[in-house]
Amino acid sequence: MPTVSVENYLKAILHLHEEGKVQVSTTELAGRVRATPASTSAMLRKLGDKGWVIYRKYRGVHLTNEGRRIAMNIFRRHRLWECFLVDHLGFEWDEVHEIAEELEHVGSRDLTNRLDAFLGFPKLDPHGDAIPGPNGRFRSVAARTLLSEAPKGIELVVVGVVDGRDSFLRHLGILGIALGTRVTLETR
Amino acid sequence: MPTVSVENYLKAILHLHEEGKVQVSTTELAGRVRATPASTSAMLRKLGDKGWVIYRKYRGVHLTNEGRRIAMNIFRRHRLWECFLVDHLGFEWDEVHEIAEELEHVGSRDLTNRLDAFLGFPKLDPHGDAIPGPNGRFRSVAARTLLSEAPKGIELVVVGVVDGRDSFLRHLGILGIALGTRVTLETR
DNA sequence: TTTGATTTTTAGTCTTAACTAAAAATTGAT
DNA sequence: ATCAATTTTTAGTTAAGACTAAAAATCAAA
Repeated sequence: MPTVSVENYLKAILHLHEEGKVQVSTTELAGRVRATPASTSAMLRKLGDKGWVIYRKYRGVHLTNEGRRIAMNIFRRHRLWECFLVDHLGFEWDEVHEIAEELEHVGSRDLTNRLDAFLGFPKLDPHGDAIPGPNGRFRSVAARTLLSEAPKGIELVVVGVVDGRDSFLRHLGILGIALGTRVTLETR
Repeated sequence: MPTVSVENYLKAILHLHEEGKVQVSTTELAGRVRATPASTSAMLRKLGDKGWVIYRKYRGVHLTNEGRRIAMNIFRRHRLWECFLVDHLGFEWDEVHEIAEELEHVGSRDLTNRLDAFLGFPKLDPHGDAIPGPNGRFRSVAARTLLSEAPKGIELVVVGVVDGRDSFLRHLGILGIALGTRVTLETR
């Protein structure tokens, strides 16, 4: 069972992956976990030994499947608790992050799954971020949604455009986006 | 802000006080926190330095007002979470202790008070133990209740008996219990 | 009241996870 | 391709909190 500190490193690496970084540098990760690069370097060796990241000196890290599974579960717990805090305890969406940072480390499977059910299996947290399911993967979003209202972090398939002007379609073309293209929303 | 470990020691000392021990011995406390007497001895010096216990070598410890306040707040959080787990997540009363042991260390005042409100300001947890209020003291129980149904940990005033037989009244007399006597239920 | 058993404390070690300072590797600009 | 700047790792400390083994204090029984 990972310690709180280890969970925070894995979570931060996943966050950076979600932001598009395939490899995560020691210094950038250090910034995220508010530790020095030296401390981070030491931690990365341990995470590698545990099989949670692939780490090669001076080359950065990325999560293994197992590491990703653990980190996705922390995302899950964090986001479920944020739903609870806002929907049932009356917090504002911008007040809940720090409290959820603590609650997310309570690891009981049973607790998480029951909380999920209590909340009605929400797909999105109060910030609009996707909530992973119990399998540690993002749930699919079946319904058609505007990109402006779509959740972050889920792979989406482009099925149409609202703005049909040539200039916009050309713009999409340059970005490599056409009908059927798979995209993932990173930031709004 | 006390660490999780410190909170667990303070909580255990309060538990022993509630069981009638005015002074708590190192070895008994060690048993409760599942540590060795040696580790406990070291911790007690630290708790004394912080002003949370009065500790004299070889003489045992007891909580200061400040230490009691902290420990009562842990009781409060633990018991409120147990209510939540049973009443809203559908756990059985005998499944919730370990999970509450983790949740109780999330210290946000705001979280605790909002949870309390969400639950409808319960007086008792699922085990029948009294839930301290936000001031860190047990709430009074105004209504008249049978001792067999009364909460543990609250000071009660004897206002009558159901069984009026002489033998039973004599038995109460030996225990030093008469009308008006203040008693606290420790175990059932 | 002395002695033997029990309790408690001290001394010394270990692990985790942080830190600083210094060394080493990588990168980028000429 | 070299050298300076940047990044990263290593080396050595620190603090919290656990442990064992041994010493010291207290307690209890004859």
